[in-house]
Amino acid sequence: MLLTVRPDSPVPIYEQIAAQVVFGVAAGDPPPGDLVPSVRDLAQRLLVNPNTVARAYQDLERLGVLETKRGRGMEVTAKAPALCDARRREIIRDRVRDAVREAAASGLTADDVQALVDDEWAKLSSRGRRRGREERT
Amino acid sequence: MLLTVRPDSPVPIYEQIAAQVVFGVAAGDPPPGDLVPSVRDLAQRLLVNPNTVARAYQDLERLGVLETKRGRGMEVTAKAPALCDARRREIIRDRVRDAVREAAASGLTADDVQALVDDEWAKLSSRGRRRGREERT
DNA sequence: GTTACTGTACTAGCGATCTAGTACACCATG
DNA sequence: CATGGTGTACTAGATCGCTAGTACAGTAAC
Repeated sequence: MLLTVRPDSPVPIYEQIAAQVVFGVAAGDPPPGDLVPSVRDLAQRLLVNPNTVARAYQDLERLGVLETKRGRGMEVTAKAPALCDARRREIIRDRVRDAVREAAASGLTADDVQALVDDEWAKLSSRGRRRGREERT
Repeated sequence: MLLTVRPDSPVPIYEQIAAQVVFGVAAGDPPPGDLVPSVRDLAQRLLVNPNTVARAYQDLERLGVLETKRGRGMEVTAKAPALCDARRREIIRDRVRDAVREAAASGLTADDVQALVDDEWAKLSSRGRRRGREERT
């Protein structure tokens, strides 16, 4: 489980951590039943405060992705993969909704939006082929 | 030119103002050559500080949408409608890009995204018919 | 029981951002 | 020129969110 954070990013560190854990769990990297890295361990690796990691984990616990095993650590729940997958879909749906709303308010048609999506999709995949899945924020 | 702001919204007041002016200008409401409401006038109507309105106007001036006519007010430029339209398209494109990125990272196909867009579009237009163009943030 | 690990609660400080207050510079109008 | 309108610069206050420090509570292993 490889994690990285950008302290200078506008998106808070704890969100970056949580998002990456969700991403990983959805992909099955820390499988259900496994423990995620301890807050102190991960904090040391990422050079952040343990509480920052703890906050990310708490959010994930609230989502039902992690479960506290006091004295042992935090465990990936059985339903976590499904939850993480659903969570990602929800995020995507929100983004799509934002775009559609804005487009509709500007008088664009459904076809216009479709064209935009196709366009961005093409750009993304061509770029992806060149340099891999790189994300900038 | 009807403007409203939500002081309790997470999006800053000056951005709300600027966005609404852009929206209006794109629709031709304050046509090129016309003056937008003075900062004090608008501030009084919206119950905010004149400087807050001024900041919105400054952003718009930076975009080339408004032009300062000292002693008279701020005027909508000739190229403003085109700019505002382009600006809105840019915003839409950004939203679409966000959605596409997220979707691609989750392993969705182009068809999946298309289905999502159609779905949200249908929801939006049906709701639009029921209660008009209502936006929540 | 002791030790070493786990997560957690509370507090504090730092930093950024938005908003407001005040005073100033400029122009049109009479 | 005087007045009342315009935008603007500067400063200050207030708020909010993130991060870190510290101390505490619980569990596992020896």
